[in-house]
Amino acid sequence: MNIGEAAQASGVSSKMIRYYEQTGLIPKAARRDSGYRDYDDADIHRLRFIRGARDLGFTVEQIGDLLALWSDRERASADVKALALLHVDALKQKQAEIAAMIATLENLARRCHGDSRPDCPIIEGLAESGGGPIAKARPRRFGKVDELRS
Amino acid sequence: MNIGEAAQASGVSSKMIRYYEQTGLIPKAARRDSGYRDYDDADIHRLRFIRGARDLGFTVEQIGDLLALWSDRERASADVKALALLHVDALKQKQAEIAAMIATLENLARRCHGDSRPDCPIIEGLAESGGGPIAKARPRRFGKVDELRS
DNA sequence: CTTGACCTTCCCATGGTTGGAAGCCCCATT
DNA sequence: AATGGGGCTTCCAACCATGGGAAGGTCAAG
Repeated sequence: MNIGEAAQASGVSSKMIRYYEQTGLIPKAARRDSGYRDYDDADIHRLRFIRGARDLGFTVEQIGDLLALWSDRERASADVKALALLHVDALKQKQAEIAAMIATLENLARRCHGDSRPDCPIIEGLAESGGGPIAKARPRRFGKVDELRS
Repeated sequence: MNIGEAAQASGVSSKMIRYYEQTGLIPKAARRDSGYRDYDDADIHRLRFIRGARDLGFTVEQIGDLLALWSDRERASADVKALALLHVDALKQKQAEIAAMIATLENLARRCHGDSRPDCPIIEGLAESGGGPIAKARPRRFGKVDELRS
C-alpha cells in the first residue's frame, strides 16, 4: 500500500503520516525498491487508532503513551483507563473554562444596548476584566480541541 | 512608563507587548532618547483590553477588529455586540465538541473493566471510531482556549 | 565608577498541520 | 520507445501565540 492509499484508508494525511514517522510516533515504514513507503493492514490499524485518539483531543505525546500500552500485551487495561480518565478531567476543565468565557461574554452582551450609540459595555468590560498581574508559565499542553473532523 | 511596568500594570508580558507592536495590533510605542519604549495610561488601558479579550478566547485578529471598533467613535455598539455573539457561537460549538469527546471517552471507559486483563475496549474503540476519509481544510481559527490565566 | 536590574534587537523553539518546490517513479496512452 | 500526468521522495517555510536566551546598551543606587 502506498502512502496515499494508507492516508485514504486511515483518515490521516500523507503529510502527517510522514511527520508521525519522523517524530518517532510510528516506526519507520517499510520501503520498496523505489524508495516508496509500503504499509500493511497493521499499519493502517495503528493509523486509524491515532486518528481516533487525535479526534478525542489526545496529544500526540499522549498517543505515544497509548501506543506503548497497546503494543505491550502485559500491560493492564487499568493503565489505559487511567490515562483516558485523566484526559476526561482535562477536557472537563477546558469545558469549564469555556463555560466561564461564555457566561462573561453573554453577560456583557446582555448589558449592551446594541444600537448605534458608541459607548459599549462589552468594550469597557473587557478592559476591566483582566488587569491582574501576569500569570506566567501556563503550560500549553492541550492544543487541538478544534478539528473534530468536519 | 517602561515596558516592564506596563507589563505589570496590564497583565501582558513585555514579550507580547513587543510582539503586538511588531505585528501592528498596537501602534508603535513612543521612544525615549535611550531607545526605551514609553507607555502612558491610554496604552495601558488598551493592553488591559487586549488581555481581557485574549482571556475570553478572542483571536489576536479578532481583537484587531475590536480595537478598530473601539477607536472608531462613530461605530455602533451593535457591531461590537455582533462580534461578541459570533464569538459566543464559536465557543459554544467548541463546547459541544468537547462534550462529545467526553461522552465518547466516558463511554469507552465505562466498558473497560479496568483490571489487569490486557484487552481494553478503549484501545479497540479508538481504532474504530475515526476511520473515515480525510477531513480537510478545517480552519485553524480558534487557538487559545487554554490559558485562562491561573 | 561599578553593579545589577532593566531595556534593546535578534533568532530559536514549541505543537500540529498544511503548503510548496525540486526531483524521481510508475503506469497508461500515444 | 517516448511522453505525460499523477504519485512519491525530501527539504524548507508558514501558521498562531508565547517563552527562552544571547549580545549589547541604559539607568539608578551604592
